[in-house]
Amino acid sequence: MTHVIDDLDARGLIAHSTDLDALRDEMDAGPLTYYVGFDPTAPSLHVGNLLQILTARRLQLAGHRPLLLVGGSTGLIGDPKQSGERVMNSKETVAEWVDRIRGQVSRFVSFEGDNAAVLVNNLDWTQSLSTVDFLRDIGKHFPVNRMLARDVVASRLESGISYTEFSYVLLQAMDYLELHRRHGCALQTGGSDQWGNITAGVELVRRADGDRVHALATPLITKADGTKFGKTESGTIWLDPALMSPYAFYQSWIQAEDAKVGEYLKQFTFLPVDEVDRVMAEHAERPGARAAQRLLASELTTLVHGEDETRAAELASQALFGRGDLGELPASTLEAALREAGGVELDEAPTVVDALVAAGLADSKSAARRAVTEGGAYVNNERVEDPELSLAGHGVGDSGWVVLRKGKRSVSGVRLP
RNA sequence: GGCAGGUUGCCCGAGUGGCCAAAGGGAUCUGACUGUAAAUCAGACGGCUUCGCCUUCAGAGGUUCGAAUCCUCUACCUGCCA
Repeated sequence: MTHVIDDLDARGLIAHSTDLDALRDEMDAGPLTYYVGFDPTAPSLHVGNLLQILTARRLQLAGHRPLLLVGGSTGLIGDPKQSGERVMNSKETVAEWVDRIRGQVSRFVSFEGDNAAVLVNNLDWTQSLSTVDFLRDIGKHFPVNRMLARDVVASRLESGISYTEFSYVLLQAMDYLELHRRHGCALQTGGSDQWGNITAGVELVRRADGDRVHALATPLITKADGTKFGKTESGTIWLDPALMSPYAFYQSWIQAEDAKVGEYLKQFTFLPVDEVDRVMAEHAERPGARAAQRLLASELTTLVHGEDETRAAELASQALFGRGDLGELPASTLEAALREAGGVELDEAPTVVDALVAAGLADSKSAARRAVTEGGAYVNNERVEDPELSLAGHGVGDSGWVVLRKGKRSVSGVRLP
């Protein structure tokens, strides 16, 4: 049986760590309580957060006990980021997001057994905390000169940083101390962008209670060109189906780059590392088959949206990207596929340009017209030349649905009256 | 408080009265090649009732036949001096 630390390492999930041998010894001595936190900065978690949840799940599967923290108070303050001061959200909004995120996070860990997960909210120990106590008990352990030296803070000194954001690290460090005292928490995990906050917590626990606790950080997930994965121009890859359909979610994985698909399989799925290696060996033989991408998309969509949604997304993808004749698809399959892909019903037969806009494939009529002019617009897989062509009578079979495609991989549709 | 400079399209950044919807780069999109991959090459890249028209160069007002470019005020930012 592979040690969970070796497994994490083999998957490329350890970017930074405190003393790994000491951590290993503690893990071997018995179940370890650890925590990972999520700040409610949006109504849903995204793939970056997913990596953290999955890492937490791996540790739980190895017998350790997860504390999942939702930042009801830290979400009100805002972690300082390079680009500048965050917009502060209202307390009502943050409270609503806390609820939604709590629900999302809960689906990935087990609440059964000896090492059942526990949900915690840092609002519980901050809302009644007095300012004076906070400054005496927590603030005293934070030398400002060292806080100023932190990378994010240093980079913000020119552009400006509010006292609110400057103080963020104290709250997160205090979370670790509280969880250490309340639950015996001895490990915090998170993304590498959180490393500074995490180690601040480790240090606070040492200073305040004299205990040595641990930290692990996962690397930033990137695309082949080095930019951040999951935040494309077209938007963030969300976990909430209301923000990103399961079909779109599936598609964003199936488009993974060859150079990265192996890493993603190791980092985002529970497939054993040697099985991933085997799949990648096959993929190297026949990359055109895209077997690795299909596996990745299928595994992830199942994890996040379940088997039924995965099946629907797969069928839709096969129907819309298959080589076959659209007319040979059962009408129900075509309809389901186009609805999955974001197709819309219209009151009257539109022109190609209007249909592209209505189906969400173009931002404006100019953009739609441009797509046609550039030879990038297709109706039922046939390239169209005339932007003003009416789609009346172009429905596939008797379905009334017209398949629209822009470029290579953006497919949608409209249903004629 | 005084002096000087700055604010340009998604981002960076040219442009000091007409040739400016505005150079160049990045991002993005499309085509060719392919495999819903990458790289490469080419094109596009404010909007619309698209061979023309409309709205943009921090905001408001003004000069002029004509302004992103000149003047006035306002807001914000940056240096230098107090």
